[in-house]
Amino acid sequence: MRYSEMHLPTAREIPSDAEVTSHQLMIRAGMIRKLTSGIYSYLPLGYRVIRKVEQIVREEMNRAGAQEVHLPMVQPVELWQESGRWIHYGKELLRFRDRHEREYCLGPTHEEVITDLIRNDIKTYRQLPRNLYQIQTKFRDEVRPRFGVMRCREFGMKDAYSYDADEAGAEKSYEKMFVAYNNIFNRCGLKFRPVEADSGSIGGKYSHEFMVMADSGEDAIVFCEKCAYAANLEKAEIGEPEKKNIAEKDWLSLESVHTPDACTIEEVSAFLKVKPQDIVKTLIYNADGKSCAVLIRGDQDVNEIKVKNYLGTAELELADEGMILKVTDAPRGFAGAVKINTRVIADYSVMNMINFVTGANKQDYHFKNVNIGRDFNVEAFIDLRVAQENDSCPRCGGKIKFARGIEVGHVFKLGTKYSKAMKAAFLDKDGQEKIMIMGCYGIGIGRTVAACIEQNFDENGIIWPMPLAPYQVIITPVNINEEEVMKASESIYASMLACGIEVILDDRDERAGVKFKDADLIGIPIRITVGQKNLAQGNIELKIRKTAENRLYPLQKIVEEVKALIDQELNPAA
RNA sequence: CGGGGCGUAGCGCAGCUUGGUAGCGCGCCUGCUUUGGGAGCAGGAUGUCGCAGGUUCAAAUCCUGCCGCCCCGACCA
Repeated sequence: MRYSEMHLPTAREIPSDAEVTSHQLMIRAGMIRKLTSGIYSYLPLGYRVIRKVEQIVREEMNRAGAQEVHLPMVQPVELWQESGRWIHYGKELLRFRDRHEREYCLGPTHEEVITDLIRNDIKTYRQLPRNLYQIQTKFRDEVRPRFGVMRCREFGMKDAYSYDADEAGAEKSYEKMFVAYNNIFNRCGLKFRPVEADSGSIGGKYSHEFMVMADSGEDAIVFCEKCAYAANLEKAEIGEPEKKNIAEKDWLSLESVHTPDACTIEEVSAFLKVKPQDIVKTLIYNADGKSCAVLIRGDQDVNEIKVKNYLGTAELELADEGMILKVTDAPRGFAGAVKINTRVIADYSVMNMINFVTGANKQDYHFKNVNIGRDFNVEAFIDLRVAQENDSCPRCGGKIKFARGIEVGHVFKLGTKYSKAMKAAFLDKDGQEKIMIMGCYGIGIGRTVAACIEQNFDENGIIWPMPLAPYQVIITPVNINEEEVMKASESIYASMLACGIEVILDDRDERAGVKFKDADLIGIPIRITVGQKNLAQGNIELKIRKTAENRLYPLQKIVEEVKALIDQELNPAA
């Protein structure tokens, strides 16, 4: 394409409302424009990159045996009532009515629609397994859209759904997707890692998130220094510590102390001159309307997802003043497990503590020398805390480290959550009607593009890896008014087009500096510079965006050199 | 939803405290010169100052309400 004819509005200045690098660069490079909060238009350059990702996704999904479909974005209320999500999905689901006052929503995901499709057309085990996918626009009414296309409301997503006759089959389907996802993100040239994830309210046995490593990532992930264990922080397990023998003779006698206005761990620890590690924090939770006390060591934080999973509740939040008063007989800040009026669960961190401090369930009082077994009992010791750096690995005992990532893909083993609710059944070999077992698999297309930029940029702009580059080459005639220069440029351009290279000819009547800056900003991997001096020697200059490496080639050789370079970048293994 | 900030030319911003003919840089248009890392000179175009109401002789500026956008938090298949 000739630059002079391209719709490629680049900007020198950083837009004031863009915070993260990828967002700033996507706007400056003329890839996207914001229409309104969380809703973006893709311009030609941006859309080309989107299509590159989509193509890689398509090829790998097809290779894994999935088949592409295209499902409606507007979905009727009935399906969502059937699955139960009309109530449970919450405000992220954008709902509206048509002229007949019938209710609909914009699809944030497609389990309902696809399960409806499948249940109507699949009757026998002979038709299983199936894996159908689509690449489509989703809408989720995010509370707070941010970071450009990274967390927006309208976005492109590849979503796949597998249906199997039995557990073993479902397992296999999951494995296939896991492999396909690794292939996809490898081909995109991304540094990523799959991590274990919480399967959340969608249910299901287990799930993995594919995280692109980036300091700007929204997700905290943990990984083991020694083994392959990696998990989302909210999922990161903590192994059960060894139970120490606590000698009852070491128990000191329980003591009530006056601690006026000392509510927080910091205040209590400062007031009583004890370490936070010697205090047991007692948090009162409201779990679906019922109270529950969670005990944890003072220097640790509760991982509410773990509490939620243990209790098996739909909703979990810290109790309000009223519930705390009911449970502890005291205002907030003085809760303790001694004579508390609710069930009590404790994190492993509390298991081996002796003579610790807790609230006394009385305003302005705490207990010292509290001991489990004598002063109160707990229902269970379980893993309830947020993992910390240098914790020991739950698999091998090695050290846990932290990193940040951007979630670009997610694979879920769904089980029968939707197929059961929506009666997606089939007739098995034995003539019995059985429920299909599902998996679902998502990839954020736009987010993958943004994540790629987060990993590949410098002070001059984007640095596309070859597989995602909107164009592979940009030809820069230093001065279009010099006849020889233009003649050579045109001829290289024509040859490149002829052998299928994706190339821009920067035929604008701009000074060289302007063209170089734009080429760098939009991140084209290979720049061909045609200038009078080198041309006089019969030479053409090739510059690699990523390394800033400069090479000279004879005019006759340049196209084949470029072609070879591109092929090598696209198939690094070969 | 709680807290904070912002809204003035396409983009980035000043002006607002103390009301009095709307400015700067970049970009854009014309001409000349220049031509290997965002050129120089000269000339030029572009604004319902987010919207609505109020105070005032007079409002970008003061007051009230609304809308939008961004950040932090809460939330997040």
